[in-house]
Amino acid sequence: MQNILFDFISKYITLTEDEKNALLSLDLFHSVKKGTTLLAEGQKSQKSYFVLKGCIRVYYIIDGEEKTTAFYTELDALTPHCVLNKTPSEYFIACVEDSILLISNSDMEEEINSKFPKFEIMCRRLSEELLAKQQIDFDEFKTSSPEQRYLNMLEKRPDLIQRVPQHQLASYLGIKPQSLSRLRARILAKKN
Amino acid sequence: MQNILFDFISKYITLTEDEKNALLSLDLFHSVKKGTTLLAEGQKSQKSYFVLKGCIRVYYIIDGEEKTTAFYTELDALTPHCVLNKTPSEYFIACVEDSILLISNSDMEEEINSKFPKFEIMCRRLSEELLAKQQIDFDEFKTSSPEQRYLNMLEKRPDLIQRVPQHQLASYLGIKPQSLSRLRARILAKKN
DNA sequence: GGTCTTTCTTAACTTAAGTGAACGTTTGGC
DNA sequence: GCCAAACGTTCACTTAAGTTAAGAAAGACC
Repeated sequence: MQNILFDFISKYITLTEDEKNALLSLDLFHSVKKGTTLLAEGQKSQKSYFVLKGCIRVYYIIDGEEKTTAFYTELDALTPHCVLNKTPSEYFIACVEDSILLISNSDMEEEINSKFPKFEIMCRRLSEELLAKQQIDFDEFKTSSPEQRYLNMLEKRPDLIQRVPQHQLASYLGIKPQSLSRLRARILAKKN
Repeated sequence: MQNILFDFISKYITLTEDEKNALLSLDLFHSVKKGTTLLAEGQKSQKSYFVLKGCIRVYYIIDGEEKTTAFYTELDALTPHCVLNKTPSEYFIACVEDSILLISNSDMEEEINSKFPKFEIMCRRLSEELLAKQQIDFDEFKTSSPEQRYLNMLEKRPDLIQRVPQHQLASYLGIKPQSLSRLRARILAKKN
């Protein structure tokens, strides 16, 4: 599990043994059971998440309805909005599957960053990369129809369709569960 | 114009006079005429943009049609995807209005960042903030209808509706120009 | 100032998503 | 293994967006 982390980090910076040990001494690794709520609407939190194994999701409750807007799976990192602007959270974060997560809090990060300026560099590169990636995702979303989005997901994140309930996928695609059902039937009919 | 820049930076880090002068010596300020293409599809580029005054937009050409996905106005920063992953650009960037931009290239940034580690910190904070902000925007987009998105924009970026052509706004809202026209008529009818 | 082009609106028609409800299936808890 | 709840699919109906086309309005260029 630790190697997964270090392999990931090595894409951005090179760590010495000392630095690796400093990281490991922080007790970041956590097992979380499916269904666990990691963050609730209205809560304040300082915690950031990194998925080593499993899947977590972000969802809102709007007019009593759950709207899932994001899934984070292996090697995805998530710093909730509320951590950065220190306001109560507007959304929930929950575990979709039994997962192994790295959970850090901002104090920790400040400390590590000031001790090892290298981490600062990694964080910049990582968030720049994520920002750019998300921009592309957002662009694709804006420029395509629900059906295209679904087909696109089939190509790019086929695992999600297996591991996540349909009604959560639906709001992720910006539509209602019934529409996703119909859309899937439509695609099947076209194939034949 | 320079004060606008320094005021912006001061939200993230505190600069010494030396550092300010180092920045100014880089010749970052540029006037760009309306309609100018800053980046074209297929091009490779190292340039990042920061809008001091005016407006620039990102658009794709898909099946011969322009699809505008983002607008950047005063104090918005944009590092194109192609700069980060060193691939040819998938989109265009053009000037919507006569604008004053800061244009930097990645070499410059590397140099400044290594000379003044403070900048590294600013960049991290800035991109983390932008990432979080964009996540919220994306979430809002996914969880609302075109009509809600338009009303939302009326509240949060009313300036855009004035300064940007409707057909560009339409794709920004994820719909066709005709639908935007109709939707506006519908909203007007409801008011009375 | 007049012309050409781009942009915006309107309309009729098509297609797909939203809504409300019913029903069969799966899942989880006891 | 049984029951209740959650989930997925289907259907009929409503609403809104996509499409195609036409014409009015606004801007750009000479």
